[in-house]
Amino acid sequence: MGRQRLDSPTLEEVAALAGVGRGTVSRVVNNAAGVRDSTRRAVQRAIAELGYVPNLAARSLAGRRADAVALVMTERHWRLFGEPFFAETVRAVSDSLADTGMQLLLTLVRTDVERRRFVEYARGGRVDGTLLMSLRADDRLPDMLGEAGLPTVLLGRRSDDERVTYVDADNVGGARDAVTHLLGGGRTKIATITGPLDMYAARCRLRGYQEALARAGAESPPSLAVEGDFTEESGRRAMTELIARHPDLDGVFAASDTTAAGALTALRAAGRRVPEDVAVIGFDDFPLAQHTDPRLTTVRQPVDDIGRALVRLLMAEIAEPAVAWQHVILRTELVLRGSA
Amino acid sequence: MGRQRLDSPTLEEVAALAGVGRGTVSRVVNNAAGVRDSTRRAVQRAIAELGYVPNLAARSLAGRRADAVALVMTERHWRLFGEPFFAETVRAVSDSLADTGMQLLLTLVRTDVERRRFVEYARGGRVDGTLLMSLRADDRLPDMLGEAGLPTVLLGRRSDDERVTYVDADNVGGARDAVTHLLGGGRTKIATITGPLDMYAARCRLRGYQEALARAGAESPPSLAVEGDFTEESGRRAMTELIARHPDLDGVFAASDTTAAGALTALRAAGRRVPEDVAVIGFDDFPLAQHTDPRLTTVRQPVDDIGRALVRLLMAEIAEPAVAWQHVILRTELVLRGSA
DNA sequence: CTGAAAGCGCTAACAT
DNA sequence: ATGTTAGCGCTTTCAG
Repeated sequence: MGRQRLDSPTLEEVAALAGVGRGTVSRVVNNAAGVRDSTRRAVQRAIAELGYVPNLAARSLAGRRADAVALVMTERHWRLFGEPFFAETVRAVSDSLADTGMQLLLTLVRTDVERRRFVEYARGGRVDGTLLMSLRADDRLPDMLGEAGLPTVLLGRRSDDERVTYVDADNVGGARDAVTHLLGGGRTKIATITGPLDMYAARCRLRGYQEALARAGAESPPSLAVEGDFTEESGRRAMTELIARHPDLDGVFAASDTTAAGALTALRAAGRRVPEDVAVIGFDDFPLAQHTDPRLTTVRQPVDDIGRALVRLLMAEIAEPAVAWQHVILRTELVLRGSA
Repeated sequence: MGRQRLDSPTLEEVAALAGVGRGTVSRVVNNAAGVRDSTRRAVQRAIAELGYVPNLAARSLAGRRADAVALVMTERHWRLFGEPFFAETVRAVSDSLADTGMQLLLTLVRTDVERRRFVEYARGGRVDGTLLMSLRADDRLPDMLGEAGLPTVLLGRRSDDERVTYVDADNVGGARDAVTHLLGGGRTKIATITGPLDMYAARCRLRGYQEALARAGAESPPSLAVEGDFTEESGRRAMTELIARHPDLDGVFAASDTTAAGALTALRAAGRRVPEDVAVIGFDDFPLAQHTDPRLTTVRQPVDDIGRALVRLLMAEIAEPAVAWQHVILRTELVLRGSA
């Protein structure tokens, strides 16, 4: 059977070799205070000599914690694996978590079987808490975990009325700022390429777009909006469609920067059938090569802050029973780069 | 404290409610044979009533196994996160593993601290085995794990002489086939865009390219090869460079399909400064939108087979001490699609 | 077929 | 400051 080397030394053997009691070794291993320096050194020497490594299962069993948290990716997200936002978020969480000494476990949950299996894994005490990314509105995973009394924090709420602790970017505000900026630049015919509208974040960005236009007294006819799915290809396709419908448009707000990159490609391909200076604004800001296009401005989400907030909230829930839920909404920032 | 709900029912409580002994409940939970049907049903009823979920730490401690395996991504790979090959491989492994009832844990290992921490995690018995993806030649992780007696399987060897069990695609052969195909089509001036040459797979593909040319008695001057890094952007850049150097080239072998897609973009941008029908062949085959270009042919790696082989070998090593190491090389397939 | 009992290796509370 | 002890919840003999 796999697992700890069968002849792996135990705490007891270390204690024997160092000539101390088990408790003392435990204290040294856990960096607890109250051990004379000379004793500590003797124990450390014994640990090194034996190549001792604590058995985590025993530690969990006795200490009632796993020292690990899971970051769950659902099927939906899996398709977006390549999105810079996704990769960056994982990195940010990983960085924040590094300080806490907890292991980060990425977990795929694509089917209902896997969903159930994960809940058993979590309820079984293998993780102290769970981070869930961009769930679909109808995903019950947070509730299953919540009922089991497991600390859970969402990245991105599922709906307006989310009754679980979450961290989210100000999607409505960010989109509004972007479109308001375009309007301020004198543009009048502004289209949008949305994300998949069964995702709350995508709907928020669409709402922000509509609000900005409404505030300016402008119209937002349905023909100016095309649904995409955050991918580059959908951006290309949607842009082509938009150009056909409205050759005179002079601004585009895309729900992601990947989509925006696709839109720019289509725009370039269209050549002079469209105005030279169509401005494009995309959500998220990462070093995509395509960003070199001077027409692209982006709405930056503070990924590091998001990662920090997620970890902070999760640790708080792990530390205390959590009688209430908390929400953290992070401000976005418009990164002007081009002529937009 | 996070972890199992404090009032979580135990095996003992289930036994009490069902009016049986602990052992019997354990047998039922683990689907072991030798329990009368009526007894089994009674236990199951008690389990349902109490909402019992086994404590995994206790199970690990007593049963000496974790029922989980880790798939480790290193920093290098992390940068390639968006690569379809990567995502597809994870999916394939996840699928194969589903049958075994083991949990798949993706783990990030970017720094040496994380490297050491992971080894402690693994040695601590939290996973039964480890799968490592596309390591750099100088990564010691497999050796650290090996010394600890932990079952380890690599996806992609680090060098010609890999002394750890691994699964790999026939990179040399695949590249050779691709280039031979181009030569067979009458092309004579064939360039290559390589992957990062500190990765063994990238070097193999370059070697295959060179071998094919050599066998045909053709030259492969250094100016026909440009180093890329598997990304689309590098493909674009490299292709631009190649066009400048050799406006008359009529074929390109790219080390990844993402790179190939970038090359095609550059080719399109170059317009008629290059021959109309430059053929491009990329490694890997996934439904990238860019593949619609008729000039692109690809070398397909059998991702599902790779996933299956990885899981099979790992399970074998977990089951037995493993006195030897095994290598599995999977054949690639040329997927003709265009004019190549 | 089933119950009882002996640990798995560690933490934490309690002595000393 | 350090040794001792009592479990944590489960699997796995070993009896019966």
